[in-house]
Amino acid sequence: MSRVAVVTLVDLPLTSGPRGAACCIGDSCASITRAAVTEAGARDLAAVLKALADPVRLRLVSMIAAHEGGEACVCDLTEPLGLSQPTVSHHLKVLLDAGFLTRTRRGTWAYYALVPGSLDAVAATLATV
Amino acid sequence: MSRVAVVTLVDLPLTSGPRGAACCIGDSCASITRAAVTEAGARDLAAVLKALADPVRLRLVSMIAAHEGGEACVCDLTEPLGLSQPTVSHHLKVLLDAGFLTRTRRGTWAYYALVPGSLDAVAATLATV
DNA sequence: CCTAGACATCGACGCCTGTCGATGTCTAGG
DNA sequence: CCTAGACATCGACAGGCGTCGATGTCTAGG
Repeated sequence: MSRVAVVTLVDLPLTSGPRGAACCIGDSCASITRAAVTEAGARDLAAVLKALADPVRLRLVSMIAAHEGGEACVCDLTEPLGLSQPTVSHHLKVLLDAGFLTRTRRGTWAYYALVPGSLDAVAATLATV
Repeated sequence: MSRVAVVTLVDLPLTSGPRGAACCIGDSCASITRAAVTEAGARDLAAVLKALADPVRLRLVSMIAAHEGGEACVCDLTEPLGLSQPTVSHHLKVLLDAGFLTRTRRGTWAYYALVPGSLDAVAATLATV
């Protein structure tokens, strides 16, 4: 864990690893078209998508981006979601580790902000298969 | 269940429902920027993303799209993935119900093909928050 | 130093999900 | 009709995940 997906998120649209190494072991695939995604690439993209595949976390990203100044503290997010403070902190940590949010402590409060272009990077990667 | 997400998938990028109805119940939100995503919209998008947030299913989509003719049967996909036939059929059903694949029976075999533009629709919706 | 408040972490509970073997269903071919 | 094969479905199991209350940690202010 511990926020290793941030690098992965940046590397994803750049198509780092070699592709098409695990498909068509038999002789049925003529490989006329393009190659398939790598097993490791699929695992990394799935990990990033899994962080977003939750209604609460999608609303969190949206609410933070729509909030004043593009940032919000936990106390601003607990009441609209109708969830407890530990639950909101848990979801924020998942988004933080996935590289979608940043955390800034100012005084007693912790302000979360959306990483610019992180959603677009995932969307671009998703469109390439 | 039973493939209701197909309509949702098409409706998602069209921004059908009303937005910004559930955010900022208190008085802390000045609503200077745009409104947040709806609770129902987040639930639908999360359901579609959850179907993609799996390494095996991402590889399935990629392998089917890269296969000859843009379609593949179950027997072509079992061996490269190293999974049992029921498991592969299970993942294909998840992608089918989410609206990413179509199934066509020809003789004994069932051919799965990628729905054109389905991935791009999700990517476009994801980029809009 | 002590209190109050915001947030993170922990432990526990119930639910969902990925996986498999076993079995059912359907088609092609004798 | 009967067999063989491809695929779907079922039941069961282990592991992961979302949620909460309780507790720990840190900062601001007396």
